[in-house]
Amino acid sequence: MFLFYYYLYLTGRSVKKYKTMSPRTEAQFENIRKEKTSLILQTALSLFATHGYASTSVSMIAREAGISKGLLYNYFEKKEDVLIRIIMDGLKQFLGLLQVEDEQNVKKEEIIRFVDENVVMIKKNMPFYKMYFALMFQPDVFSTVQDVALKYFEDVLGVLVNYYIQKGFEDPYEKARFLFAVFDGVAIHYISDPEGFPLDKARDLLIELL
Amino acid sequence: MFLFYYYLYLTGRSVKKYKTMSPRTEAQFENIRKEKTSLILQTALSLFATHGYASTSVSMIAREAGISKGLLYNYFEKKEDVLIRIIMDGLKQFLGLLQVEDEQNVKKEEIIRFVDENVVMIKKNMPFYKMYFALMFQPDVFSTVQDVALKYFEDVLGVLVNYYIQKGFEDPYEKARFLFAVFDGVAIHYISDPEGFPLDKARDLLIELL
Amino acid sequence: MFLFYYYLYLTGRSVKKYKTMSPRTEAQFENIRKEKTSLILQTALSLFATHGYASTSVSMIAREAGISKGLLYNYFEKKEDVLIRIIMDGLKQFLGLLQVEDEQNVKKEEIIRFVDENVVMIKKNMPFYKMYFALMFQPDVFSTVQDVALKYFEDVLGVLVNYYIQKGFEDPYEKARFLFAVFDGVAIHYISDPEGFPLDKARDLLIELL
Amino acid sequence: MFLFYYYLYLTGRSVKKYKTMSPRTEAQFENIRKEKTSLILQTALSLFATHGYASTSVSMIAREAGISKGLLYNYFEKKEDVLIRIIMDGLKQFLGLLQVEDEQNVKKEEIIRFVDENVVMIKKNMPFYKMYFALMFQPDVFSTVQDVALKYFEDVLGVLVNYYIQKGFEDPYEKARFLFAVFDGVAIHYISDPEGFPLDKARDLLIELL
DNA sequence: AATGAATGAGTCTTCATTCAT
DNA sequence: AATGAATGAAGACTCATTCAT
Repeated sequence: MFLFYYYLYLTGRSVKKYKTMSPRTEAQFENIRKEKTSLILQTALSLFATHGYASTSVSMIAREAGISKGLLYNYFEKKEDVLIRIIMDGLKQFLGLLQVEDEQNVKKEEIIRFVDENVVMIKKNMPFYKMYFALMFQPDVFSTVQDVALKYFEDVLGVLVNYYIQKGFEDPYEKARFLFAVFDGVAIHYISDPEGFPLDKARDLLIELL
Repeated sequence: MFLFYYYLYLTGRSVKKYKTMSPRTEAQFENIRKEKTSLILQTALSLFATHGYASTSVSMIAREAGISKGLLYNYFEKKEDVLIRIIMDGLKQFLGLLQVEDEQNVKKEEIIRFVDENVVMIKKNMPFYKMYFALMFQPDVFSTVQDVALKYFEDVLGVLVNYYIQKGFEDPYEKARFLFAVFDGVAIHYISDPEGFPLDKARDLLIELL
Repeated sequence: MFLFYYYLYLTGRSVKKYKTMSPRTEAQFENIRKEKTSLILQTALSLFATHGYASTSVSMIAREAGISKGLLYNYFEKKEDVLIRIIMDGLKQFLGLLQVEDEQNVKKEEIIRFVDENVVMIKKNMPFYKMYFALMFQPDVFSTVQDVALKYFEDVLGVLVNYYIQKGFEDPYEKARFLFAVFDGVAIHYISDPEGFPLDKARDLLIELL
Repeated sequence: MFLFYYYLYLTGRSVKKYKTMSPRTEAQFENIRKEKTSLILQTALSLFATHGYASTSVSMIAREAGISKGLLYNYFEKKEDVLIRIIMDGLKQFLGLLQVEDEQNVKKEEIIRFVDENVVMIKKNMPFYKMYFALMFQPDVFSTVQDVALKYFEDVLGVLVNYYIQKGFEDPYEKARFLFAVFDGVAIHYISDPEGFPLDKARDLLIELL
């Protein structure tokens, strides 16, 4: 008998005491769920970004994440939910960047800061941005999250319009929409060619438009 | 002749029109092929634009075009070929717009004309543009046509760089890339919201950047 | 060259003339569809009857019918539609049996004839009956066709009630419902044990109740 | 003791109630097992009855019973075992109803009492009856318990046959089988429409057949 | 005794593509 | 040139069962 325990000792195993084992605590479960959820979301985002949402299969996500297909469905009800979650989380991040002290008196520095923070964000979250734009052109898939996207859009636009109004520019709305377009244009070109596109110079030229 | 119809009657078949028509000439066949090809391409483009390439089935295209699936495969070897053909045709159109008299001396008016012609083109070909951008973010699908796309990109950029060089601007390359980005930004925002986006005003603001 | 045609002649093959081949006629297609539909329905019914609807997979049906899974979906949109179609068709047959000359004056002979025709029908359509009863106890699945089933039920009951009223019986409604129950009881016991259950004697005893 | 709680605090675990309770006695464990088993069986029965066996998932049972899936597998080896157990228990109850003093001399009152007790039982155990009948038409599932079912069937039939023999009826076996069929017919119709079916009147009419 | 994360085989369904006519 | 039946591989999703704690 001694030899048996010695063997266990050598192999690093312990005798399983099924009888006295207690279930994982609430916190432990919580932990597992958080980590797995995040793993799935990250994997999915990177795949959606490169192959597109429709062309990314659940199997691919599971394989890439090193889990079973079944487990993914333990965390998300449908494939679409993974997408929605990604977009929601992503947009929230961007919404967080937009902070002006006084809506009625938007300062140039605030806009510049917003632009700069966006630049940082884009650099950091390229896959998300990529996917986001790809989706913007497929109304079918996007309908579920359009509300959030629209809110983001309107918030940003509102600030820009206010800014131009206070500056006393004519056509403040049109200028604001143009600026927004420029902003996205820069983002898209940067994403399409991160090596070649002169993001910092483009940032300066964009600031000049203010 | 009577016997022939009687035979058809017995076998339950009906006389197909083309059987009774005099045999088509080579030119007529050619004509049919051209028309059908174009019909398929147009139908496919409009579907790809609204539902995305992956989410558009061959059946949908055939149904919408009013032809059989089999016939579609008579004209295109694979679904992907339809896409490639659409993109090729589309890019060629855009390439045609870029005509400068002297590459070494690009005139402002030429750029403006190019911009304006592009604006017209975008207004006319929204579905193509929509699809084109959606695809740009999915390297997978896009790889097949990347060469053509790259050529178009480089041609446009070349002209812009030349223009800025001749104008004596500093950082002509960076300015050119920025302008190109602005251009696409405007296009994208217009496509996303054709009713609300002030395209004409944006065109003016863009011209001001030259 | 001659040898080639000779070879074809020996093997019974003919030279395929793809160019001049015309598509199948409308009637031919119609025919194929009718036969395949019926094949699928029969196969499915027999499987549903023995394993139950939920436990019968589409793969099983396809395999048993000797067709591909895909083809089944060419004929029916969903698995459930196969079931619905079977039940609809089945109930219609039974509804057809119930023909009384004058609703206000139902004759005993008419009821007897109805019973007898039902007996014949049950003998012939055992699988359908089996499945029908199995389903009657699973409201979930059945909800879609409940309307038709209810109509059948009410029609039969109506005739029986009328019969007992004209006979001057007391409690005609209760007697009618009882008779209907007896009828189904007999059917069920026969189905459960076709060899052992004395259907003909049971039929006589049932008639005595009229 | 303090150290113990401190350890829990550090590891993020909470004190499970049963850990602080004095160890349960063997009898207490026994009790828990009995209660949980019964809870599972009742929950499962009600679900099987409404959705069918195949369409009821183990997760549903666990959720509805307020326990974990794992625990259910602590009590039953397989899903099928839950079903078997339910049917066995149910049939045993019915078997218990059939008590005749002298097999060779079955009295009418005994049959009537059996009928009445069955009526009470059906009213009380509708879900079981529902499921039982649904299953009767799916030999696949049922095969495991067919022996018990058959025994019940033969016992009841035996008594009825004996009764008719002693009464001196001709065709006692056929009459017995008919009566059994009537009995089930009434049960089924009552189950299908508990509100509308006149069970008590049907009982009277059934008794008249004796 | 109890939990719920994890698995994998299986389910229904879709769809690009081929085939016979 | 034209049809649509037929296929098979793949996709989204489910679920009985096992496992670690």
